[in-house]
Amino acid sequence: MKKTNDNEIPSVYNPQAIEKKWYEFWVKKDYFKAKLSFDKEKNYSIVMPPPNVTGSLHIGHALNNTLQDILIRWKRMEGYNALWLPGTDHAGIATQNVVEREIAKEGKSRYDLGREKFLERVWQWKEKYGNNIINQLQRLGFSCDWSRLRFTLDEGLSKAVRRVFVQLYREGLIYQANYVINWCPRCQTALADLEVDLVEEESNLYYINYPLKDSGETISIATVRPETMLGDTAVAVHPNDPRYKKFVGKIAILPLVGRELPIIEDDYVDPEFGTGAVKITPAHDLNDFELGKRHNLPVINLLNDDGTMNEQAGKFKGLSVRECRNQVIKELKEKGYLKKVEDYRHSLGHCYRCGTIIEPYLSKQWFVKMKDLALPAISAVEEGKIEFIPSRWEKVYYEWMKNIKDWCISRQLWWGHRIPVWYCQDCSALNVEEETPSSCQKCGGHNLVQDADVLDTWFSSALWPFSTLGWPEESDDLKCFYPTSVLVTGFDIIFFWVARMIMMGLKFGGDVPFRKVYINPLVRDEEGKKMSKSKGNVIDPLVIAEEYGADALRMTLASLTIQGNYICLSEERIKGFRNFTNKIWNVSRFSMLNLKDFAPDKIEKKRLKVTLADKWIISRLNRTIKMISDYLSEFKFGEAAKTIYEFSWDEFCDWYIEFIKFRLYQEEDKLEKETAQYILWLTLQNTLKLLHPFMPFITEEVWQRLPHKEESIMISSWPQYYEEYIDEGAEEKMNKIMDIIRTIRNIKADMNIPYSKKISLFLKVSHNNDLSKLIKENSNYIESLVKIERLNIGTDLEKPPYSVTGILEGIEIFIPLKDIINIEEEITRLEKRLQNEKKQLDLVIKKLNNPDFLTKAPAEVIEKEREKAKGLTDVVERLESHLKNFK
RNA sequence: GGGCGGUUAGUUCAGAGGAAGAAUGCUUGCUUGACGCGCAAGAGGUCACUGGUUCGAGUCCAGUACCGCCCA
Repeated sequence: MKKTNDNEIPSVYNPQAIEKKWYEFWVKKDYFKAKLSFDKEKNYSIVMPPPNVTGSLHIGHALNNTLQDILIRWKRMEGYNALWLPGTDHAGIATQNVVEREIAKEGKSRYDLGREKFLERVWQWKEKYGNNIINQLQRLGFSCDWSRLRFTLDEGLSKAVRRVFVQLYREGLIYQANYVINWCPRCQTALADLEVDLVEEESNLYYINYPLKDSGETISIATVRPETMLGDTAVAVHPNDPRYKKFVGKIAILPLVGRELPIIEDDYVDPEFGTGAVKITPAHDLNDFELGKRHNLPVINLLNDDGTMNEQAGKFKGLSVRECRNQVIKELKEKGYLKKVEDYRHSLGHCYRCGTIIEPYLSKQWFVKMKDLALPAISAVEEGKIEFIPSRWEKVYYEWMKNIKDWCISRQLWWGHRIPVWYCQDCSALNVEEETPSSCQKCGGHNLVQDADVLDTWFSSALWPFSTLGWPEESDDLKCFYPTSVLVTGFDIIFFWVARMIMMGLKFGGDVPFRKVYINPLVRDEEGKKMSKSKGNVIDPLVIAEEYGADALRMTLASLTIQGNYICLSEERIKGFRNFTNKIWNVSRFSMLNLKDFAPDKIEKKRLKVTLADKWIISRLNRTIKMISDYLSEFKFGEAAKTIYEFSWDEFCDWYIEFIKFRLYQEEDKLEKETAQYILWLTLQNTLKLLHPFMPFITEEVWQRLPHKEESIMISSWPQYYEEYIDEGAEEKMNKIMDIIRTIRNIKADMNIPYSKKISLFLKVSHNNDLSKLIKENSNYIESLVKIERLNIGTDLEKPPYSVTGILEGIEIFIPLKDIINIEEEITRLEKRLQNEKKQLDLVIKKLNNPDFLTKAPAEVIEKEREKAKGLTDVVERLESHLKNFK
């Protein structure tokens, strides 16, 4: 056993000096590395939600990973073989954007470089900057198994992607289709529905007259997108709309273009909207497209990939959509077709990566059929194979899963998993293969061209829990760690990621990907606003870690983690927890100074002189152990953090340390001192262990400076709860002593007596043997916490003249203050107290006089009320008698 | 339009049937043989509103108001 060896211990904790040192130590010792162990019951695994390679660590990552690290460190200390698998995501659009911006500075576009050269640049960029976020994670102390670091574009993971694609294709669950999808003209790619943010905007509703062929009549339509009229191929009305019965079957003439449009009827039309007649543009509206299919309407695509109008727009060719709209409106107005314009609010889709307005756009894309995949994923949650915490998120999950739509997975990007489909140029057959085919399966020709598109990044993310463990190989990691124990993530990606992992895990992993999903809150600023660079309210976790220490940041985040949707973070709050780390530092400093001559392995436990305060702190410690373990099992991080915070600060520092000082500072009774040292050491050591998952650095630093057995706190064992150490009697007795101390302090503060001013104290105890014995035996606690000149304890004490009185159940406290006491004020003080106690007593008596309460309430509740009444009556009577003596 | 949350101390939030809690801020006192990033004491509440269930309701139920989010 090592012995502490400290000379100069600074009184202010300096995290910068030690955090780096311990992280290197842990890594060097391979503590983070999970073993291969096939005893699955004792394995515990988490896969990290992979941050984007382009990303830099923000406060959301800090929170998400702090919570995972707390779980992992806790489970590891509990003796589990704990794996926390880290990794990064190639983030197709985001990363491609970053590198495109970089080459734009050189005046080039990706097309100038060509696909191959461009991808080389992205890989270079990834090699150079891709580890940034990993280093940043390390700065916060996260105990990931870095030997298993994965990247979504790794060889193995790419293999998994191809295997899944090919199998889904062969089962008919992946198909290619012409469909109206969400097109981002800036990113020049298709997006899934989820990747479009709808934003409500003030807009206009345009009413346009379409003249009927061979008739003086017109039919008015209403639209928010007048420019798309150039691609109209019909006008539709509701079949039951009497206003338009006479028009059905006739032909309308498209203004500005002259195209002949059939007037058709379809249930889809909402007679309440606009005029009840709508223009139909199959290429640029999903509903119009479906309607067009039902009526065999021609489809006219008006747009180029970059969002400009194409030759189908005639003279408007080359204009942007917005410019085209203005031109069309202008011309309609000039020619008298524009009937009216109304203000109108409607939702407009924006690209979730770049914010550009999304255009509905007809194109050929790849889709995943979701319904069949969703059904088992719904059942898995319904049957409890996966549990969401908090459970209300299950409703959100069901809601989406039960209305799921097919998923557009092809992206017109270069950075990502290339779609494993080859088109034969000779026979036009599709070859869908895991390995690049050398010849066409159908005609044997060698003229094969691979699909130019890549897959949605979320497609590979969906495989993350098993692809990272080695699937499709039957790897040992997969056998040991799949299904993973828990997924920790934010609610904003339940649909994007969680739901898809569940579907893919069940389909390909053979089981759910994780047993539990803990949804962590999202971090907001102190006013509850989203943090953003433009608002300037961003809290950078790395800056905070530098200034206050990673531990303070982690403890703050854990403490704020409640089961709500958001947590509000401010620097003030972090300072509060920085103070806490300093408190821990100082109680440790106190302990180091007082444990210099202490060797725990020389202690003979049987001989120790264990006191009431010792039993009390051990009992409290054991309750704390139980509570923290329970809270962590329930993912109640905030409660767990609060519990250890309160135990260590309030009970351990503020009371226990004060209780043992007089024993530590005396030399007459060696055994008494040794006992105090032993309980101090024991309590501190366990407190540090309980704190370790939250604050790994400071706990390691202190651990190493104190006598200790294991070579690191992070591989020491989690404190065990022993029910036999719960001592209700000791807690009750200690509470009594603490009540007396509080009452005396209270009086001194009320009377403006400085702390250091010594007082005489008279404790009159009622004729109760237990109580008077308790106080007599433990008077030194009172003496050491309040400065006392003379202490008198007795059952028949007279109240000294000019005394201030404090009343507790069974105890009267007198402090003679001849020069200070003001009789009037003393009477007021006691009367105020009396009123308070009486009010409470009245409530209790009222309850006890209620026959319904007595017959219907449980016996123990009634007993509690009776006890309460007894205590209050005692206090009230004493107060009354003292007040009488003044009059 | 459909769904899900929320409303408790100045502020941020716990508490989910048996005496209204914490942190922070505020006020007052204090160089206490670990800590002023500290110690001690104090002020601060119609638990949004209206009904209901119950011996007993921040806590359960119904409705109202306001705030937020998700989906269309």
